[in-house]
Amino acid sequence: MEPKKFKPTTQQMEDGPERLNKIMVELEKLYPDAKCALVYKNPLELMIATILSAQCTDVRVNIVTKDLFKKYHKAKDFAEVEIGELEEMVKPTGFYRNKAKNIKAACIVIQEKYKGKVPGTLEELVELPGVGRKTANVVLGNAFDVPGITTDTHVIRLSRLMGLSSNTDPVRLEYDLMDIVPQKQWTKFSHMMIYHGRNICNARKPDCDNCSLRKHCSFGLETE
DNA sequence: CTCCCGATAT
DNA sequence: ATATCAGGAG
Repeated sequence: MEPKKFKPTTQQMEDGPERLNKIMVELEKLYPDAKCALVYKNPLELMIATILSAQCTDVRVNIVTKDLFKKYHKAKDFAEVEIGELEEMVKPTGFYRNKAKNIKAACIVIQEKYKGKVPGTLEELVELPGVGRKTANVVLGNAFDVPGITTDTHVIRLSRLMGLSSNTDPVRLEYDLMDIVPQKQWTKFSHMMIYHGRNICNARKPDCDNCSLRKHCSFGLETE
């Protein structure tokens, strides 16, 4: 029988809060100024930018919204927009028919039900067309200072690689992370994970050799 | 589960 | 050519 090669597992590392704490310390060192990368001036612009960010880089969203927010300002403007015109403007972000339709529909609701102001609770936000839990948490965390963990593609991927949770379902993962991350850090944690997911631990080729989280990461240890 | 979908890196 | 990008709805 072949001697088993040593492969560290999540159980063999520091587990639970202790390991997460070390990851948080490293993340804080790497990204002390981590914040929302989307450019916006108010909750409405952030909501729209976040809807546009689905399956699209924030860099491209910011290019599109630069012109978009120059042309339209209030919820009323988007509620009354010519849909074809909006489609053309958001086309580079992909899914442009859905996104244009959702932005217009959401702004109609905001205009009629909320007097033009974006609502500030999770329950109200997720009722808006095109606004799911992730988008709602981005708006709450950055425009309303309500702590929230955004389980986007980066947070899901890194959480799995780091062994922070076995759940890949966004909602279950969100609750798992809320259990182990201090509530005051929820929004910042999301931003730091996203920065790291872009800079080092990207999906195509995670750069473990240059990752200072490697010794606290189940994937990093297993691929040493 | 599938569909929506353009732009870029590999 | 294929995978991926701050997802959401049916």
